[in-house]
Amino acid sequence: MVIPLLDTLTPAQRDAVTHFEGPMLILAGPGSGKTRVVTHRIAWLLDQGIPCHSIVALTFTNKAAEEMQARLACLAPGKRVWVSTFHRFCAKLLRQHAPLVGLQENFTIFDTADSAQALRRALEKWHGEPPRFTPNALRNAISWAKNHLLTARNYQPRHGDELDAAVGQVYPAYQKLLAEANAVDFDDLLLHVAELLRENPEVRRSLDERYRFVLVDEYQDTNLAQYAIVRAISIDYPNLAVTGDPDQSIYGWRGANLGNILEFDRDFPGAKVARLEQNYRSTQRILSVAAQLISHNVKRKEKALFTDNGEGAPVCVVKFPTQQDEARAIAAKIAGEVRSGRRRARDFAVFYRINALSRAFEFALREEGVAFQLVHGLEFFQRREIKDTLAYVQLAGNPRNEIALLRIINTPPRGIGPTTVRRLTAHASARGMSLLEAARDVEKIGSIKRAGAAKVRRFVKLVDRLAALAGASMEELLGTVVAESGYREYLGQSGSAEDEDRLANIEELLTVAREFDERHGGAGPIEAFLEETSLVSDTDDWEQAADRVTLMTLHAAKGLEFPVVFITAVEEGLIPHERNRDNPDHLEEERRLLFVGVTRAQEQLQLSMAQYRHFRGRRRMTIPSHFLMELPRGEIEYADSCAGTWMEAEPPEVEPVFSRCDERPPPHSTVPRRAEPAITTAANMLSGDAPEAAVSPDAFVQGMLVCHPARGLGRIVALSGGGAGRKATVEFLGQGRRESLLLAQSPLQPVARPAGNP
DNA sequence: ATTGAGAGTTTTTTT
DNA sequence: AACTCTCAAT
Repeated sequence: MVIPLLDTLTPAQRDAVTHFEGPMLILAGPGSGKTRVVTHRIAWLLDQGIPCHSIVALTFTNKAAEEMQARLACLAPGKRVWVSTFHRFCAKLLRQHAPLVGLQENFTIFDTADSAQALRRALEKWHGEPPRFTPNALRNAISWAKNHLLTARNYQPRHGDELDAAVGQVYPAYQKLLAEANAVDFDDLLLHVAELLRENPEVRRSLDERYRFVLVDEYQDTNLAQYAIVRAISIDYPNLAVTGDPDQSIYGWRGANLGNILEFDRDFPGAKVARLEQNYRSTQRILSVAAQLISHNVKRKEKALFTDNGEGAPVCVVKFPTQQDEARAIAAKIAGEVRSGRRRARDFAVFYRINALSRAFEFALREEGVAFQLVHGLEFFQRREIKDTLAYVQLAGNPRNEIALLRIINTPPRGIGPTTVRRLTAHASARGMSLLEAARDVEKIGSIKRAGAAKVRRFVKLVDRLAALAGASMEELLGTVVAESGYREYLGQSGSAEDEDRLANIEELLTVAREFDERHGGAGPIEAFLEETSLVSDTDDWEQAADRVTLMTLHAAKGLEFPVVFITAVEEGLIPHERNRDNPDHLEEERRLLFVGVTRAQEQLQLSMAQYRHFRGRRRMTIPSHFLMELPRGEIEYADSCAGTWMEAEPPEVEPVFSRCDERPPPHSTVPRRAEPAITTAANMLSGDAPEAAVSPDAFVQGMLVCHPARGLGRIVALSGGGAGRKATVEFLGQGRRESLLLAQSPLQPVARPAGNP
């Protein structure tokens, strides 16, 4: 079946798609069909007979990778090409070659919080005068170094720079701690791989050979480490195709090196350069606002953006008295459009510079009864109860992970306090053993008396029990963690709403584990599960299909598009952010950020600001962003709701938004949806009474009180498997005995949900 | 050892 | 404002 692969493409796109061998740079403006080109190119290469395993496509976010994968599934059904984020790609390579960089293959990936903890720990162990910088400053500096390919060994402090000098000391200590814990941080994933490729020519050669065709998305955001990696696997077979847009580079603060894209043709002589400048997304007015704005940047490559789309509605710039007014007006506008049937909730997006600004919009939309989805919030895997629970799994998978051990040795409280931990630490470092080994050795530590030693021993036994479950399903392992660590009782005892939420989150985690098990035919490796949970980002759970208003930061908005976009709080200090005002390069990045926001809009765009805003507890008068002055007046309609009297009782008849009529919708006609990142759902289903008749195996959850006609009351300790094969391990009360039951066939009945209401 | 109150700090953006 | 960390009281 020959899909007319190229028929739907413009000549410029086709040109890029059908470039065969040799390096290529695709300069793709916003809305120019970049993803289409990349996916079609892959499909085209497959058509040419290139085997799927010879192709790899690298992205920055899982979301982008998934989308590409999905589109590819349509273009080239049945072919699996590896589309992955840089970090996952590197994690996989590192697992295969761990010993070459001094790691064991079961190494742990530390997320930001873990690595902060690790750095603090390194400073605790510090001998001599501690550095006068905050752990955060040091960590950022180390991260910067890693992004620039500077290892602890070859880091050279600039002479006379105090921070550099401190980093010169702390960096090696931090790295040593990571090595001892058999762990890496996010930056290490890239740095280790870059090193691996540099120092092992045969590995490099085989990977170069294997990945004949390499594609990189968002190339403007690559840092030096990523550059080195991509470059290293494109030497013998320089079939590297990168796409990007220098005007959309917004990750300079994370080490992205704009030079990578600006100098691509110099790095890869003879590179083909393809330009995609026609925009298929936005109206002429929106595009012209974007073009005018970005033209104020000095460091850029001139680019002609154009579109065949219509002129469209004017872009609105609106000023509100306060942030509440801003939020209410936008929410009211959206609600009106949705209720009138003109638009659906999913057509709208609200962008802001910093997450802290989301509150007012959540509130206002909830009041209006408009469904929304908040990208980010408190990230699920960052929550305390989740990190605690996962730490047990981490430790079971990697006994040397002392950060995980320290996290849970007394969580929930089991009487092992700082003093005992200090003694364990001393013992461990005196004998060059890991903390867990020291804990095993607790009998030999004189300073820890009988009572303390017993508690430590019990903890070690717990860890051993968990480690013994390494081959079992993740759901069972996690379920056992929650049941046996005492965590469930720990959270259940207070019965507060907060604890209820935490329990619900843990149940959600068990669901994640179950899905993982299903994908891995019953049970997958612990590291794979932990990798999935640590390399997620907050934009990953954004659902394109959901009919809800999207709330997200400007950064998160990259790569997306919406019919109607609101960019909020366009004020000095926020856009541009105050920390970036003074440095010209940073200021240009802020402008690019706004450019990204503007170019997300397909049909309508409103930029807004509030005259007063409170932030960090202080109410302050604002100044309009000077970026607003850089927009073409002719394309814009201005409105100022601060002029004239404005009363609480009246709806903010700001002539807001798109100067259409603006009827106030009837109050509260729909029930507000919860905007929590879909985490509480699992628990909600359980609060109902248990059905009398046949119970679906899915109705059972970890920790649930159950009744067995013959054996009486019991509690579910762990669950595993799915569907008809779903099994529960039940501990029957008063018998101290456990039994594994096949749920579909057992007469087990739920009694009540865990803890909480009896 | 654990808990609670008070103090001090903040990432802006994220794999 | 909200979070974490420190220190004192229990």
